[in-house]
Amino acid sequence: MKWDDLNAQPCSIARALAVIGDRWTLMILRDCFLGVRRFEAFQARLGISRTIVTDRLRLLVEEGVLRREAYQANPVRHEYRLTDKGLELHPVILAIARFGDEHYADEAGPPVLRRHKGCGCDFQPVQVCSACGEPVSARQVEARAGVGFAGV
Amino acid sequence: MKWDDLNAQPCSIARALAVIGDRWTLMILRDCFLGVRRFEAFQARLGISRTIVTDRLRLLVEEGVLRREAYQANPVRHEYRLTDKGLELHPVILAIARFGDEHYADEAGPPVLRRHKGCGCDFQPVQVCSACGEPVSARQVEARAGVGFAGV
DNA sequence: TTGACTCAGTACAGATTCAATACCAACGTG
DNA sequence: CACGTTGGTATTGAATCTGTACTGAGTCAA
Repeated sequence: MKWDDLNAQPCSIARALAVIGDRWTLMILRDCFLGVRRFEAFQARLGISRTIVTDRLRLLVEEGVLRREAYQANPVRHEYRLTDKGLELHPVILAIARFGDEHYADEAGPPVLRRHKGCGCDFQPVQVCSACGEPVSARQVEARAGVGFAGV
Repeated sequence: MKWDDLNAQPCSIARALAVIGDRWTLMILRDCFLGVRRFEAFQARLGISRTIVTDRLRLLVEEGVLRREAYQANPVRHEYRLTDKGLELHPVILAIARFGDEHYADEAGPPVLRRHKGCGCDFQPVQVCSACGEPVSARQVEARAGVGFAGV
């Protein structure tokens, strides 16, 4: 399979990864959630070539994850902001951050803390079942073909 | 920045992505959570070159996400199974699947359903705050430097 | 005991993608 | 009018990915 065929797979994970599964795309999204919006900022923070930044931002805009908006005229300059669709990627970023915190943090503790404004506490995300509200672990989940299934 | 420098970043997301951020690694992990264990099965399901399968499986074993175990002798054959560390990636896969379900599912519905054995219902994952138990949305989260912070 | 088959890889060459560097363009400032 | 800022393109050598073929150890069937 080529990378470009992923989005044709009858698998939500494959289709999502066709958009965000790229090496640098998730790093760019991480920065988006930290408030970074400008081309130069992405490029400087990640230290990657401008070509890649251009390309990934364009892809994310095409996919509706980011939107490109002018923030000044003369000369016209654009910034990249998360759309509502983009905001829905927050759980993905948070889940990755948690895994990283637990397995790759320095002894001193994780480098970034996240505070829940609702309760004012630093927190880690917990995944619960949408039906019963109980935390879900891998072994308690049984995957099976759904209506949209067509192979794989 | 080169890809190999990611794990030196003071960012849990960067470090986690150094392991799982690869194009195919997350697809392999998806299959692991669906019960796939053998080299040939990964290769056939993904349709990618054997070189890549070999390489990614080796990396995941090195990182302690999978373990390579003999399941028969004469000839000795190995299978790849998720370790406890690997199981902790389940929230990541689930979060990606949810995003895919919401934005890229066919009209008929998502291709894969997941049932929570605890309550017997098909579910979607919901992320809640570990402190207060309320659902967390992107806008309610404030990130700031923690103890392990050192730049970026 | 020969030949076909399975599983788990390696080897290698060609295609693709990435990265670094330089450059372009529009405008404001001094 | 030179220079700085922002947001890109163009180009080219390096790294990575892909497809194909091959190895090797063992089983099975005739």
